[in-house]
Amino acid sequence: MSRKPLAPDTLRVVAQRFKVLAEPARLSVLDMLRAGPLNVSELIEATGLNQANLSKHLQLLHTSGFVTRRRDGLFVIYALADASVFTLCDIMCGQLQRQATAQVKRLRVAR
Amino acid sequence: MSRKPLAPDTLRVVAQRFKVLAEPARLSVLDMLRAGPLNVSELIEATGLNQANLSKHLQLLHTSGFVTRRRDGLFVIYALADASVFTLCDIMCGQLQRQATAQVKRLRVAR
DNA sequence: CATTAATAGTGCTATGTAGTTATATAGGCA
DNA sequence: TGCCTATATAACTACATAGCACTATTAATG
Repeated sequence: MSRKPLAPDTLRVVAQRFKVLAEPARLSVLDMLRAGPLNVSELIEATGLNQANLSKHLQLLHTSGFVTRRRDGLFVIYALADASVFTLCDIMCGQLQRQATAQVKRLRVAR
Repeated sequence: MSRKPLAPDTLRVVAQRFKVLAEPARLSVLDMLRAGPLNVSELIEATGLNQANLSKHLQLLHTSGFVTRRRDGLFVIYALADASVFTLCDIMCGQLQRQATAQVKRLRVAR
């Protein structure tokens, strides 16, 4: 064991990917796509974001490889490229839960 | 299946946690702590960050629950609170790898 | 208590980016 | 062709925060 430190470049790339997910609006888009592919108009309605703003988030999600894009006539249909995003969220939520229960324990001990 | 959309509050909390990890400097700190607990002076040397800057990152990592802190005489010793951080990074790297190989395939098909 | 060392906090500047409005592009149809 | 709808892009404002220099705090030691 005792692996080498990660290279600065690696840190930057990984951090960049975390940053893409570090935005409620983008998480919301991914969450909506969980049920299946949607076009932009449907995503506007589902997320409540306005068109231009949503479009920018979609560009970023697409160039980062989190979603795929397919044109169908007038519409552009987006879909999840990688379901492992939700594994990430689940781990985050798991951490939160562990921290919460730990805090409850501490409070109990305190009195 | 077909779960309900995540609540806006949940999205915000999860996004906030991703944001903490969306910084090469903080990932570097966590990476260094992987081998074991370190005090601040050791972390300065290990990461190359200056003292004030590192201190701010440590505060954030601590209040977010990613690291624990313990005073030992003159020194303050930080340690990983939750090794699952690295599961997150591994998944991210896995995604990157899948995307890279997919791209290679596409290039092969193209010619 | 004074001094020194380790760490934390404060105030600042610079940079990045989310959201908005306005405009441009692209596909379908008369 | 010209018009309509869906989506993308550009230009802008507002805000968050990384990094830096400086000061403040806390703890050991003489």
